[in-house]
Amino acid sequence: MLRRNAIVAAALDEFAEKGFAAARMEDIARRAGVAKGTIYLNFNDKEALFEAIVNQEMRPNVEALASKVAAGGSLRDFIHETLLPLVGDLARTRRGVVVRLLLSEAGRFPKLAEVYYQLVIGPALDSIRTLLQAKDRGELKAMMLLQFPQLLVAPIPMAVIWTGLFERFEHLDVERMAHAYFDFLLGEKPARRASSRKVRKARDE
Amino acid sequence: MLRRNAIVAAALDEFAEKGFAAARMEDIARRAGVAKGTIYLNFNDKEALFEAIVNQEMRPNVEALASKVAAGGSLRDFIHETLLPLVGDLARTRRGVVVRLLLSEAGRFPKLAEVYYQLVIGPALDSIRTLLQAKDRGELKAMMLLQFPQLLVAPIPMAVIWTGLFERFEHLDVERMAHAYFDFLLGEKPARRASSRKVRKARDE
Amino acid sequence: MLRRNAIVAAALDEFAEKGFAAARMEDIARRAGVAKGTIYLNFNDKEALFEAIVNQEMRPNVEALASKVAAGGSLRDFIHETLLPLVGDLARTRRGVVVRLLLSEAGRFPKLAEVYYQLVIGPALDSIRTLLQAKDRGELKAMMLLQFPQLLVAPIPMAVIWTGLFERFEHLDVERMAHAYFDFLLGEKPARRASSRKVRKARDE
Amino acid sequence: MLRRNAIVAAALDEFAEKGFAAARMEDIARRAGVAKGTIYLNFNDKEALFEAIVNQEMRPNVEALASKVAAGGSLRDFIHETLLPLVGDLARTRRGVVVRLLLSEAGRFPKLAEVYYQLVIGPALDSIRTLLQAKDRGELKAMMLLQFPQLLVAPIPMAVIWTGLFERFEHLDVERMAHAYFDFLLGEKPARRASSRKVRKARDE
DNA sequence: TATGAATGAGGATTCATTCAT
DNA sequence: GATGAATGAATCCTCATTCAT
Repeated sequence: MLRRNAIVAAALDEFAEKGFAAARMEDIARRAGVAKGTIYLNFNDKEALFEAIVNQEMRPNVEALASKVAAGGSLRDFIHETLLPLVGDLARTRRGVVVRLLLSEAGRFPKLAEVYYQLVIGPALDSIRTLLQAKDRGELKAMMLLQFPQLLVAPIPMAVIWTGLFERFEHLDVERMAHAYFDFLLGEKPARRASSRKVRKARDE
Repeated sequence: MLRRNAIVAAALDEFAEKGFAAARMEDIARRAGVAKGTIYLNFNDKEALFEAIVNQEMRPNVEALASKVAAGGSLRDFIHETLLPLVGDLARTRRGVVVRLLLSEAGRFPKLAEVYYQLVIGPALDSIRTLLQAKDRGELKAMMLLQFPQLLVAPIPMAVIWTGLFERFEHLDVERMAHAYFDFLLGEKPARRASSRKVRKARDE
Repeated sequence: MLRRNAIVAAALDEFAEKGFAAARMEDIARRAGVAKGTIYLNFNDKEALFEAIVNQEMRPNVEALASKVAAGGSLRDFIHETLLPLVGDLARTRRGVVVRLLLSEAGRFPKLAEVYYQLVIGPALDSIRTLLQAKDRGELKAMMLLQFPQLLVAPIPMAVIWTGLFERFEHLDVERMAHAYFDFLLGEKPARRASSRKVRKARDE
Repeated sequence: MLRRNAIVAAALDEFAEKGFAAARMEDIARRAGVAKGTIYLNFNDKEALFEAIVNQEMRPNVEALASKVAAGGSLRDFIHETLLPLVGDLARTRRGVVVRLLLSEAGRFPKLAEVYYQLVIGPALDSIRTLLQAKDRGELKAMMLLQFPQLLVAPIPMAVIWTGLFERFEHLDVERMAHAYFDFLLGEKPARRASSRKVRKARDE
């Protein structure tokens, strides 16, 4: 169903630029190269379009995460092979936009927050817990992460938010930030690099 | 000026519940106990109302933060006296709602993101950098935080997002989470406590 | 395009009855037999509707006037074949309403006055001057009209205004008035007729 | 009642600039140097303000006209002493604005047209008829004016309209135009003068 | 009397959704 | 299936009018 995918992609772009309420179905249709009515052949309403975006863009990531955990590696491997790529992915692709979009609109669409929790957050945290219980009992960082596995992924919301809102005022290399964070978590010494701080134009305006 | 504050408070409540676009001026007015037209005696339009919220709710916090840094204590004191209370505050008061609201709508109102950066984020990061440069050169965590001071406050967006979106599905004690995080950053041993994980109703529905 | 014409016609009726500002888009739509939104498929806003009226109702008349002059007849023929019918037309059709409407609203819509001048008034006066310069140099009336060609059409605003505002108080046969005026201009003796003065109801109320 | 007069004057200015519907009571108040509420101490509503303008600005003129006629002079004297000055007056003072305003809004306020007819138009035409019946029976122009006394004042609406709408596109010396017209009516030879036609900027834009 | 803050009816405009073609 | 003209509910904002001070 190429037609359907084109509509979802167009909707994501429009929602990302304007937000859910301010995005116009007509603009989505034009961007997808179809007529307004065609959208309604595939989706009941605007909200259904939103849910389709979440499903289409997030499900693959979560499934990848779950299978990585099921494959059973070390925490270190999990971080390097899964979490770090995920941060880069969110920073560079439209998936990051989906996350921000969700933050924006979840309040208005409670079902959406629930879907996201059931589909993404809950399983992801379960994966993390499983991993930690298997490997790292007793250490300080493991204790912290067992109680609050959310902390393992704390750089993710920070990265998504910074990229979306503040990047144009001050650059932040979110992948290196995540790298530094995970190195610290694992007690490893990071490679020396130049500071990532570069103040941008808007700051001086 | 009481009237004006009542309107801003009502607007915050409505925006928090419905989002910026979906909030109706009439509902804001009713909640504030005034007539529709009265809002327009105080604010040019809906957007001006939004800016007033950001200014009114965020400025005091930032100034407090800056003065704490200016007063010049240790990183540990700063964390305990400023950051930890801030997390609790954001979790329990409407200020957390303001932050989420801002995440939601900043994309649509670029000026708002800029105001927020100039007023809140930029100064806060500067404060953190100042603190770190004065005190903690050379240590691993300091190196990380000097390059990425955002990591010092990484629990904040996580806390705000969790409280706003997922708390009803799974409880997270964000203050204790922050405590655990800061203990780990400072290399201190946390007090033992029961797990904070309590699955809530929505999970079983 | 029928739809569009129906809207313009309905708008003219409503504007004529209520004036520009007081006419409601909803009433125009109802009168045109369409929904409110349909108007906006054809016209950007209320003002565009107004401009469409002027163009649609006035352009044909002006073009007829110009072609009459280009055809090149005598002043007498021009008066009898063009101006006299014009007066009757303005008195009896909606074109008169357009003129009054324009008088009403031109102050508020400077572009409208300009359009009307460029499209109607300027060309009409040019036509009159051309006619006079070709035919009637040297005579008293021609001297007057060459300097002030507006005087040739002085009965027109009078006719339009009377018909629109005072006809219900006192009848005025504007066509015969124009006839008498033009006869006088041309130095011809008018046919005797009964007085056109008939006091109407409102006078006695 | 200086206060009252200031309000009427301010209202005239605002109505003249914006039209009746678009003029804001607040602007009228500000221009008059009073508070909004003060207007309502003197006038029941916006419409009453309009009527006050007509009465205040037009009544003196009409009474002057009537008394001139009662004094009983010749048609020539009437023209020179009353009509010509009236044209100049309407062209240069706010009284011309009142006339245009009336043309604009009379359709919406039928009572206003009636008041104007009863107060101004009817008496003026009666005066003209009285004058003509006493003096000039039998001549061609008199026959025309007896049947259509409106023609005696035909330059007036033309002058008012031109001044208000088209003057900025093409200059017209309305007083000289009236002079030429009345000379022609009276069969007198006008003094030679330069053409009054001067095309203005807007024409070339 | 005079004020101007407050009111709320009113209306232009937008846009999700429908449906005849 | 696909279209896009048509619909009309929804909502922001204005401003004439009121009234407590």
